[in-house]
Formats: sequence, C-alpha cells, structure tokens
Amino acid sequence: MLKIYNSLSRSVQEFVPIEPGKVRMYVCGMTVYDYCHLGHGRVMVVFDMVTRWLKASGYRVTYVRNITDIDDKIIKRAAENGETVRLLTDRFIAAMHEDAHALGVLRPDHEPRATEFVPQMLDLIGRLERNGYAYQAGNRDVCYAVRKFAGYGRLSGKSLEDLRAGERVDIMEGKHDPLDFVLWKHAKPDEPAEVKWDSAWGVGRPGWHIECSAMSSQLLGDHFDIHGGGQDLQFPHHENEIAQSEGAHGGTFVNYWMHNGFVRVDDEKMSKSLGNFFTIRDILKKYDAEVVRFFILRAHYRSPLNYSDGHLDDARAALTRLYTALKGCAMEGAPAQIDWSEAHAQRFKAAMDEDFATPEAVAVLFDLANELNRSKEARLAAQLKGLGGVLGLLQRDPVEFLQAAPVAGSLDDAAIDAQIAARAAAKKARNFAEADRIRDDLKTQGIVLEDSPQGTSWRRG
RNA sequence: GGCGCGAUCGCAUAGUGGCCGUGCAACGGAUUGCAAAUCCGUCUACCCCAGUUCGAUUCUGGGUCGCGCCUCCA
Repeated sequence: MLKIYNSLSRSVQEFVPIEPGKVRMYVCGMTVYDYCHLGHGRVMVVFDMVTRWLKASGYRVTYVRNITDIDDKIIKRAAENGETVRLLTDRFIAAMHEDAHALGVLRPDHEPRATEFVPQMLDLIGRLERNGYAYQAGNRDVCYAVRKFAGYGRLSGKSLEDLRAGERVDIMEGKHDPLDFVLWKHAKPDEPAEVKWDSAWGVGRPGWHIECSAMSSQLLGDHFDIHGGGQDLQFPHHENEIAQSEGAHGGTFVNYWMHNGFVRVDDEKMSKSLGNFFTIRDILKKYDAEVVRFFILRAHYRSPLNYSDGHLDDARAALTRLYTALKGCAMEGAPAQIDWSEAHAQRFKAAMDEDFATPEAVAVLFDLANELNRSKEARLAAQLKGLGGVLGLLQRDPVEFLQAAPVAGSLDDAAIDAQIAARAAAKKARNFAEADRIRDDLKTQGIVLEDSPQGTSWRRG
C-alpha cells in the first residue's frame, strides 16, 4: 500500500487513485532559456523515480511534464542573443532532453509546450472571468482576484493577511489587490510578433501560472491524482494553479501535491538568482551520469541535498561497491525478473511504499550486495540488478561501469592492457618490485588493479 | 516581521519509544608475494534545557543554531 506525503495536508497519506489502477500525474518542468542545473536534474530524476515505482506497483501512469517556452526571461534572452524565441527554446529543449537522457530519465508521456496551448489558456481565462475571478486591470493586464477564491493559501499554509504582512512586491497599478496575479499580459510595443497572441482582452501573452492549469486539464482532465514540482513552486505558482483550475472548473483540482527539496551548495539553495548553480552538463564532464543519479536517489526526495565534489566522490565509491558485487555474476542476458516474495525485495517495496523512501531502498541494495559477495548466488544478483533497475540504476555491464573513463584524455584501454601484460610477465619472473612499480604507476593515473585467481582486472578508482 | 522545515557516529544519509540502519573513512583480523577487491570484527551517534513515561535520539514545551517560502526560481 503506497503512501505519499501530501503537501496539501502536510502529512503522509494512503494513495488512492481516482481511477483504479491508473495514475495521472503532472509535474512542472523547465523554463527553457538556459541549460538545466542540478536542481532541475533533481526534479526530473525524482519524478522519474516516482513514475517508475508507480509502474512497478502495477499502475498505468500518464505522466505530463510541461515546458515553459514563453516568459519574460526567455524574451529577454532571445533579444540579447539576437535570435528568435523559437530558436532559443528549441535549442534548450534539445539540451534538456540530452541531460535528462543522460541521467536515465524516461520521457514523460506528454511534454506540452506552453505556446501550443494558448487557445486553451484563453478559454480558461474566459471561464474565470465569467465566474467572477478575473478582471481586466487599468493597464489592460487580465488579473486573478485572489480574494474571490475562498481556499487561497491552503496549499502553502499562508493566509492573505500573512502575505500582506510580508509584502515585498511592487504593487502594480490597477490591481484590485496587491496579491492578485496576472493571467494575461498585454503586449508591449517593443516585443516581437512571435510573443503576441490575439485575445478578447487585446493582444498579449499568457501569464506564467495559467499554462499549467490549461495544459493539465487538457491532457489529464480537470481532476487528477498527483501534481509535482520543486518546493519553490509551492507558492505562489501551485497556489495560483489551484485558484485558476478550481475557480474555472469548480471541483477539486489535484488530490496529492508532491514537492521535492532543493539542491544546495554550501547550505544555500542552488538557484539561478543566486548564481551558485552547476549545470548538469558541467557535472557530467567530471562524473558519470549514473553516479549523479545515484547521488540524487540516495537522499530522500523531500530532504535538502548538499552538492559538492566530495559528496559525488562518495556516491561514486558507493555505486562502485554495488557494481563490483555484480561483476562476474552470470546474468543470462535477459532483464532480471524480480522475485517480489524474496526478503530483500519485500523490504525494498516496503521502503518505496513509504513515501518513496529511496535511501532505505538503496540500503537494501547494499545488504543484497553483501550477501551476493558471500554466496555468489545468481538469484541474488538478479534481485540486485532488478531492484536497482526499478530505481533506474545498475543496468550497465559492471565492467563497463567500472572502467568508464570519467574524463576524456585519460589512459586508454590498450595502454592499460599492455601494462597489465608487462606486470604479469614480471610477476611470472617473480620480479615483484617491477610488478609493484607498474601497479603503483597505474594507480597514480587512476587505474586500480585487482588480482584474482582468474587473472588481473582493472577499474578506474 | 509572518509561515514552515531541519539539527543523528569523523563525513554523508535513513529510521525508531526500549534491541538491527546504510555508504564512505578509520582500526583489528582473514585472504593476498605485497596490494586491491571481498569477508569477519571494532569504532556503540542522535543540538541544549525541562516535562510525559518503567524507559526517549524518537512524544510535549522552551531555547540555540541552520535553512526555506513570503519576488522570478525546480
């Protein structure tokens, strides 16, 4: 029985899907004007893990992760670059897909682009206006009247009074209430034609929040199971989505809200605005993508995740242990079939069912590795690989992982094999001094040799 | 200022009212020509102060420190 921490109730709840056997999930994805940083990577990996677990649990999942391809920063960046918005966003969408793929993230079922759903957004704004939630301000922007929506603040645990007290926003003239947010922005004269759409309220473009309400209802319906995203979206973005969707459609919008914790650098949130971010592609120049995925999954999705080279090194050592256990185990090619009645699998399942407790699930993997190292039983190897696969890990050939070059330009395989052969000859001649010299020499180049009765193998360490 | 989250062995990350956590590092042993890998063992942690309890790291209250949201942000 799966349980999920629901941000809405601030508690762990039993998961009951709207439609038996099916799950509809929407996750807020990227605004595409730059490369993904590790924080974006975490969202993608976390909800990929969630999707995989839901599927492993027998649910048919429809997973939507949107792409925001129209917004102030995109327009600004495109203008700076002297390129069109379309060119810029296409480029970074492609880059995002590369990063996601590297991290073992499966493609969502739908990746709607905001610009392709403007009619649906306008329809939604029309409904809101008819229902008395939307009004056109003096500057022609269409705004949402937050005070009209009774449940406003429920998700973020804020009252309008609290928000008012901490008011830090410049009050836009014409808003009925400073907290009202924009549904439709009127076009500015200097903006390019590609960011302008006709509407009943004049030429303009959508506000940020409306796209998620429009696209989710279009692709998943007015009421669906899970809505996810980074913690920073809880307010105001998700709060506003609720106000829009429920204001327009009447019923409940989403049953379970999931928010993943931040990636931090030196105990500070990694973010664009702080400028302390590391892009996924930069990290991948130094670390194997699977190590990065493992690093993310080793922490609970709601906990903060501190990023540093040291922690990645640690994750790499840990993952190496898992792959080392798998090394030399006959897997018979075919994808491992998990025996869910086996003790480790049961523990794994119990952990994952408890709000996706991947740290505990990973601990089970290590226990499995320990037993596998002792017994060398093929069925344990199959369990390890199978359960790892549920997390999107351990699917590579162990030797390939252990020998994967983290950086281009390091010693090539042929050179290593030659050295090993030379060392074998020295050993045969009982010239251990020479054998040790070769081994030490390789060690300084990051190559670790391991002797066994079957001969010498190597890995990068 | 308002609201919320967190403080666990050297580091990291889970978890629990009484006994098991996991990885890395360290130490001892086995193994090895010596190593590495592996196995066995050791190192017995829970911010501070009260309270509840037979018993609290785990529950309650207070404090200290850190972080997040309240503005774009995953």
